Amino acid sequence: MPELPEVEVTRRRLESALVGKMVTQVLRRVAKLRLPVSAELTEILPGMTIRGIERRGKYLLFDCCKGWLLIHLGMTGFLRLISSGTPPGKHDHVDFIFNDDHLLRYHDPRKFGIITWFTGDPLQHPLLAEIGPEPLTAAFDGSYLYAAAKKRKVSVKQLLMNSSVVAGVGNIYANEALFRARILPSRAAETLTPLECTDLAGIICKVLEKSISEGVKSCVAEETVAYYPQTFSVYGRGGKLCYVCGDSLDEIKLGSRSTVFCSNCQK
DNA sequence: AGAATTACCTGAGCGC
DNA sequence: TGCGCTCAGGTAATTC
Repeated sequence: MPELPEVEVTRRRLESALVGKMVTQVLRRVAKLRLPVSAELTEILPGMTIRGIERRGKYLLFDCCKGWLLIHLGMTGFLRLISSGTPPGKHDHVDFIFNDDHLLRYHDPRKFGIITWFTGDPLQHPLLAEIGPEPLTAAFDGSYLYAAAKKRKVSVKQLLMNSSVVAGVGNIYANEALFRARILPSRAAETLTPLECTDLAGIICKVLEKSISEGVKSCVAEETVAYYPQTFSVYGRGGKLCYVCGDSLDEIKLGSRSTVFCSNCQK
C-alpha cells in the first residue's frame, strides 16, 4: 500500500511530467471513493495548467493555479501516466487527460482513496489541517516526539501511525522503524526515553528516505506507479527469521493492525 | 482529551 | 467449482 515514500516518488515523477501541462478533459467513472469525487472536476479542471505538485503526508496536492486537486491513494490506489486513448480497465476510476497527449489515470480497487477539489490554502483543508509535522523536516525530531509520547498510554507503534502525531507513517514503516530502533512496538508511548525518541525520530527519517531513493532508482520509463519492489526487515515476515539474530519474528495485533517484531532484538 | 471501535471497500486466500 | 468466511489496512467518524 502506498505510504509516504511511494506517494513522494509518485509526486516527483508526476512533477517532472506534468508541471506546465494543461488539463483538457477529466473523465469520472465513479461518483464516490472514500468520499465523493468532486463532481465539478470535470467542468472546472479543463483549461487549467498544473503549476506544481506538493505533498502533505500521503496526500498529493496539485496546484492548478485557481485551486487545488487533492488526491489520496488510500490503500490500493495508484496513478499511472500513459498515452491518452488507452482503454480503461476494471477499477480505473478517473482519467485526467493533458494537452501533451498524456493521460493520468487513477486506479483503486478498494476505493479507499480521495479525489477532491479545494480552493484556498490546501493546508487548511479539513483533511489536512490536523496532520502532524512532516517526518522529513526539522519539525520532527527527538524532542518533538518525546513531547508527543509523554503521558500517552497507547503503544509506540499506534502513536507513530497516528497522523496527527507525525504525517505519512503507516503500518509498514512503523514496523520497520521500530525494528531498526530496537524498540518493542507494544511499549506504551509514555515509557520512551528522550534518547530513544531522538534515535527513533532519526531512524524514521532514514527508513523513509531509503525507501524514496529505492523508488526513484526503480523508476520505470513512462509509467508512474505507486508501488515498487522493496525488501522489508519485519513487515510481512511474521514467523520468518530475524535477519539480525536469527530468531523467529513474532506477529501480533496492535489496534487491529498486523505488527511484526523480534522479541530478542527489540526491548 | 485520549483511547477504542466502527465503517468504508474488494480481491485474495482458505476451509469445506 | 463455488460458497462463505476472514483478512488486508488509511483514516474519518463515532462512541466511551
